[in-house]
Parts: sequence; structure tokens; C-alpha cells
Amino acid sequence: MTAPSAVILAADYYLHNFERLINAAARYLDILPAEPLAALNQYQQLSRDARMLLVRLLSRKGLYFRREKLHYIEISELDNAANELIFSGLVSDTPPAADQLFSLLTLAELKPVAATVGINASTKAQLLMALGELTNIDDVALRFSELLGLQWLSLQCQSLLELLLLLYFGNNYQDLSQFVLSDIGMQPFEQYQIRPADRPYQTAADIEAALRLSELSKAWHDAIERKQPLNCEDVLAKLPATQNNRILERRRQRMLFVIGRQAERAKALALAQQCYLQCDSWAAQERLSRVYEKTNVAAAATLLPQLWHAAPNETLRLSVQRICKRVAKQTCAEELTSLSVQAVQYQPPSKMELSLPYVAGVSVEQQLVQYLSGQGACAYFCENSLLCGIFGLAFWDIIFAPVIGAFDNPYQRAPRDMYQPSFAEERQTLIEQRFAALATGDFGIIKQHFTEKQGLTNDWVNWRVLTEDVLAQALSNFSARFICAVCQRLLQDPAHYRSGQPDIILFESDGAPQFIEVKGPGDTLADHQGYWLNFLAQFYPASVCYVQWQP
DNA sequence: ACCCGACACACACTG
DNA sequence: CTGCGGTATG
DNA sequence: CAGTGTGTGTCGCATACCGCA
Ligand SMILES: [Mn+2]
Ligand SMILES: [Mn+2]
Repeated sequence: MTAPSAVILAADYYLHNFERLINAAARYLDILPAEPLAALNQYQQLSRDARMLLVRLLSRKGLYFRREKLHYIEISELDNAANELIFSGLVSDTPPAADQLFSLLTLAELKPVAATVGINASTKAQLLMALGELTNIDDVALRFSELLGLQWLSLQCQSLLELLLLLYFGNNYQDLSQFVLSDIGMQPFEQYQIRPADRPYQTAADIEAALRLSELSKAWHDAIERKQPLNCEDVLAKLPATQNNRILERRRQRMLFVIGRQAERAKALALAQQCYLQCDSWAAQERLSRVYEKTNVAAAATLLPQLWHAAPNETLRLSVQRICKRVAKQTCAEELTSLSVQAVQYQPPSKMELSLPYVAGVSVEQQLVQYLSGQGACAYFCENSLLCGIFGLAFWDIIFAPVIGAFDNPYQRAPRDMYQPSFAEERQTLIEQRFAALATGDFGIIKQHFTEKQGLTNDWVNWRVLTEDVLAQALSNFSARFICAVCQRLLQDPAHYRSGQPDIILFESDGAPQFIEVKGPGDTLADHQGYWLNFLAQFYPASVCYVQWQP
């Protein structure tokens, strides 16, 4: 109730936010499906109170609500509002199905009434289970409801909200709370330019496909959450055909990849192959070659060398090489044999060993930081946040540059094409200019963005970890050559190189930097971590520290 | 950038 | 009474 | 064994409150 934040929102803030969605959807009026369009018209005719109640209900979890559990002091006539909503058809007063109805009652409510039908159980789960086995379950549920004098409100327009969110954010995970987080300053965003010209969806078919993809994805994750049964074939059949819209096609391929993985687990390799063949991503190509390894050695022998040569990073190349080695044993393709022999340039990183007293509840990384600090050095546990953060700050304005199609709502943490090859291509000149400036050793732009953009959401900057302290040390001790090389590497394959960076950055008393990847007992160095250490070792000491617990 | 990745950690399988 | 997970709120 | 591959759990605003064990 008491507002902890300095910002105080208007009493009807949520209505405003919902209407932001509606206003933004105006650009799609010509291509909206009939059903949500009708709901939208109904909404426009509602009184203010009814709108407010509707948005309150839409913001809650679930579709069914007990009237007496709703207390909204900012809505003056709740009953009138509810009746109006029911009259409009956007909400109905039908009670939920029996099992749903039961679960919306409290244990205290259930117990005495359940006893009248001869059910006595101590926990709610047991009670629900027993009630579920009644043959006259629906009658019993309705009787319970009447006995308790319950009135029900059931949302009939949830799909309208889902559509509005999908159109506004272009994804399935951001929702109305995004507005609040931004408005109260909890998660503010950069004020980049949004070009009104391009709307993400162009045709009615686009919207239809977007809706279908989001439904399939939701159903998929629902099934996972409830454990079982995932019918890959079924979902694959329901998936829309190849999309012209780049964003939609990317979403489709994401879904295809997930289905493919599941098919692999279910040993449906032909199905998995069918999925992966429709995907462009490197990950899918790698999975495809693993499928071929088991089902079609000849195909593997063709695909693997292609992958090996085209691989955008060492980690993928190494994985491909390992598969090569195995496949080479099954076939005598000489190209495979030669590839499997070729070294993927990799130096085992230098190792250190250390024994530390075990302290419960403190991570190995933290303990090593403490230990090193005791040695007179400055150590920070930054993982990916240091190098990614430096990149994010150095290229802030370029990341948020108003490229066509990059931004379509004010709540993006990166441009749409951040992890596509087009990112660097379309900003080529800006990027080159920035490198030229950085190469002179002038890191002013980084410091400037650190202060000016403090707290703003950027997919590359983790403000919690990248403190003024670490950054200052880094900027005064890293060479321009090093910072440029790191940024080049990140730009080369941003999605891949944003991870695998060492746990700890250490500055010795003279400022000399050193990178350390910490490994506790039972943890091993991952491939991408090794390659980062290799890369860093060209500039500064970079090693793995194996920690053991003192007996 | 779509309930995700990024980590460590926990297995299982293979030669 | 307590602590925990889920939910609602700004 | 080591070297692989795959599958898990955790965390991501802060705060208040509810229902349950
Ligand atoms: Mn780590
Ligand atoms: Mn580590």
C-alpha cells in the first residue's frame, strides 16, 4: 500500500497503460481480425468505471474471479461496473468448471461443505483430489457455490489483451507491468527514436501468423509445466508456413528448433531432421549434423565440412570437429579425416591451484575475490558484465541508433537486429568511426555514457555489477588495443561472445590486469570459456584457478 | 529478444 | 506461531 | 579414467499479503 518509490502514480494508472496499448493498436485497425475488433468496439462504449474494472481483471492471473474478493477503492460503483461488463459480454457471470471452482475456494471453505458429501481430508490437495473423483462433481460444485453465496466474474476478452500486447511489444513476455516498472523508475529505457513509418506487422496474414505462433508456444510451455504430453508432429503440422516477415520467420524457426530438440529426445530423428532443415541458425545446423551422424553418414560427411568452414566462432568449430572425428570412423571420406585432425587453435589455459577453507553460503567466486583482496590486489567478480558492459557503453549510441525497423516500442533493451549479421552491416560507418576514436586511447565516450545513461536498460550493460569502481580501474589499466579487440570480437558474433568471459578481473597493486576463471571442485572449464581465456591471454595473464576446500 | 540464457552442478554413456 | 510460495500492487 | 553429451536448478524490481502446511 505505502509507496516505497519517490514517484506516485495516478489512481487510474493502469487504465492509462491499457489505453496506451489501444492507441498503439490503432495503426493496425485495417488488418485486425474481426473478433478482437468487435471486443475493442465494446470496450470503447464502456463507462470509465467499467473500463477500470475490466483492466483490473485483465491484469490479474486467471479467468475467474469471486466478486467479494475484489476491492478497488478507486472504482466508485463496483457492482454497476461489473453489471455493465456482464451486459457488454466482455465478462460473464458463469461460474467456472467444477475443479476450477473448488481450487478457488479456501481450505476453510471447502472442509465443512466437503464433509456433507462424506469427504474428510487434511490438506487441500487431498481434498481437491477426492472431490475430483465424485461422479456428480458439477452439481456438488454449484451447490458449494450457492451455499457460500458466491458471485462469479469470468473474463471473456483475455485474447484481446493478448493480441494488444503482442502487437505492442512484439513478443510474449512483456506485459502491462512493463509500463509501471518504467514509470516508477525501476526499469527505465533509453529514449531512442521510433520511426513511425514501419509497423512490425504488415498484413492480416502477419497478425494471424503471429497469433498462431504465440498460441502454439504458450500451449507448448503449458504442456511442459504440467509435465506431458508433447506431440511434436502435431505442433509441427499446426505451425504456419515460411514467413516473409523477418521477425515472424525468426519466431517460427525458434519454435521449429524447440520442436526439433524435443523430437530428438523422443528419438524421432526423422521429425527432428524435418525441423532443423527449415532453420537457418548455427545451433540448428549443429543439431542437424548430430542427427545425420546417427541416421545418414553420407549427409553428415557433406554437411560437416561446410559447417566447419563457415563456423562464426571457435566453439562451434570445435563441436563440429568432434562430430567429424566420430563420423570419420564410420566412413572414409578423406575431407572429414583431415578436418578431424586439424587443430582448432586452442592453447590449454594456464592453471593455478588453491586451497581455501569452506564457508557455507558463499560462492567460490566470492571467496576467491576475498582471498585475492587480502593479497593487496583489487578483485571483482564480474563474469560477462565487465567486457560486455564496456562494449555496451562504448557503442551505446550506435546500438540505439534509429535504423529502420530497429525500434517499434519504447521498451526494447536492444534493436531488433542486435544479434543478426545485419547489425554490424547496417551500422558499418558508425562502428568504424567509433573504433577510430577508441583506438586513440580516448575512452571519454565510455565514461560519458556511464554517467549519462546510468540505470537505463541496455542488453549489454548490467549496472548492478559494472560499478564506477571496476570501470574506472578497467579504463585506466586496459590498453586501447585491448578494448578495441574485445569489441571487435563481440561484434563478430554478439550472441555467442557475450558469454563465457572469466569470473574475475583482478588489478594488481600497480594496476596490471589479470583474468581468472574460477573452478570449484567438480566444475570443469567449458569450451567457450577456454576460448575467451585464449583470446585474453594475448593481452594479459588469463588463467583458470582450481579451488579445493581445505580439509 | 520471446518461459529465457548463463551459470554451476548432476548425472549417463563411451573407448 | 512461523515460514514459504504464489499473487497482487505500484 | 577422461572426454563427451544431456538434463537439472537458480535468478532476473521491491514490498505486502494470503492461504497453506
Ligand atoms: Mn562463472
Ligand atoms: Mn567459474
